[in-house]
Amino acid sequence: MKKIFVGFERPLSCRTCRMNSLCLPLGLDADDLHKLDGLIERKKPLQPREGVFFSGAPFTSIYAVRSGSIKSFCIDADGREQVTGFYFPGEIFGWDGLADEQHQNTAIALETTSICEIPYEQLDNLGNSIPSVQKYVIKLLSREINADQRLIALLAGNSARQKLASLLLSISDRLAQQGLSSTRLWLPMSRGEISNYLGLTVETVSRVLGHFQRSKYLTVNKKEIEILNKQALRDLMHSAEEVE
Amino acid sequence: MKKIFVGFERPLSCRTCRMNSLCLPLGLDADDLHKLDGLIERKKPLQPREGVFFSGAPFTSIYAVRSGSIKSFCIDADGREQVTGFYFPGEIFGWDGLADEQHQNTAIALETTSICEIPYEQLDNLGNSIPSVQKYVIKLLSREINADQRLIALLAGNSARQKLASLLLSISDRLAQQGLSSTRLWLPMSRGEISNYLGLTVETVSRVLGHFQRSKYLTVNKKEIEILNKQALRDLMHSAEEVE
DNA sequence: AAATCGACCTGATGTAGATCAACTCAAGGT
DNA sequence: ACCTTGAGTTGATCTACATCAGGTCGATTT
Repeated sequence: MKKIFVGFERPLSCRTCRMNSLCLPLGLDADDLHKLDGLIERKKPLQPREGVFFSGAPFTSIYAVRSGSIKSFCIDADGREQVTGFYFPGEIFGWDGLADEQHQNTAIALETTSICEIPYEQLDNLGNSIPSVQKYVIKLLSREINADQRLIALLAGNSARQKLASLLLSISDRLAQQGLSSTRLWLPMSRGEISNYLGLTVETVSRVLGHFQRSKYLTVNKKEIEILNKQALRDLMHSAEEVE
Repeated sequence: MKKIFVGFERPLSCRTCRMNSLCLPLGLDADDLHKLDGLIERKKPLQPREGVFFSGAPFTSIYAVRSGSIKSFCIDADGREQVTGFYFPGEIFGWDGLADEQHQNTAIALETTSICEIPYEQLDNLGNSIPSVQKYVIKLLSREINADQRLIALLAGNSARQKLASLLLSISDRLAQQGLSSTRLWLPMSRGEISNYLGLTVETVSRVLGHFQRSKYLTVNKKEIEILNKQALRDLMHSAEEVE
């Protein structure tokens, strides 16, 4: 069981990180950027299923995905797991602990994943002297709100096909933002995790993927998806009726 | 069509506002509080269905409900309305415009409603000199995220009965925080707005309310609800099975 | 290579909630 | 007083998705 990430390129600073324009583009000058660098911990890669933080744990940091992927979930009153989000490279997670100073969700790696840890107290201190830091924190939070509200709209008013189409398009877009292929994608999460996230069952996810494949919208090979007809998936979102 | 709010008690400052402990409890000293007072506009009451802001409009302010209630909603790709939130006295809304500097949602009054408008640019300026202001903004945003994620969990994994029980309990709790009755409540929104919010139909909402009434959990009289057995509603959330 | 296991798929059947349709009731308008 | 309108309720029927029950396949263990 040897490490496979021997040749892994570890950015030494936010300045040279290839996702610096997405992660914390704070408009900082060289000096301030240096300070930011100083507080970010680049952790060693997480193993698949390894946890980042756990529900109930005190909130200390937020995290940026450098490579790999993360799922966050909570356990609701009746003990069932509810997936609340998937996070891909360039995305920031962990805000759920901020309001009450303890995490509501648990976050785990879906695959071998490397993340940057940003201790919140220090970020906050930095924000006291550099208002643009706090402004950017506020912007990130408001983006999370918009994303959550989009998900609420998706869950409340859409069919299984629309939900799945929407998720695939979302993942495609987010990978494209990282300069990765938007048509060939590898789903790091299981069918069970997808179905839970979308409020469906595994069987339904499986059948809908089968249907999409038969309709030539995409091809499915285990966790590999190739999108053949992105427009068809988009059209699915805009009209209740589908052309068979 | 004369004004019915002649005797309406209008707080002259945040200091004397009866919900100051909920609205913006920033831990400000008298001097700072005075500055905050200076930027808050106490608008004249909104008529029922009157809009506060509209989807696509530039983001300028956030708003606090002083009395009455607000619903916010967006129009998704296929033109359907999707309710994203209800807001009661002491609650703050309008964050949805912050990320992209324009509102995603439209917000309208559900009844005669008075609100405070807080121009965001000025709040932001205040935040530059008083870090605790920005910190409180951040706290409010993270609460909104937690609330949204709770709704996501509700929509993804629960039955019609659980959804409705959860909404009623939530409204009850929020009114109780304002010192109002937590058992006798008046729903300012229509059945259609409830059903849309919960991802159900009007008929289902009607039937579930009927069921709750027959089970002696509550009594329904149009928009008036009296909760008779709050524990039964809570139990509904924690177990899939229900005792008939 | 046989057995075990877990993720995924597929078919048959069941059901919660949607849809369709008819009705009641209260509020305005003329 | 009568008509209209819209919100709400209630019943009959339909259907998308859940549930249940076998399956396949590939990875891991023995």
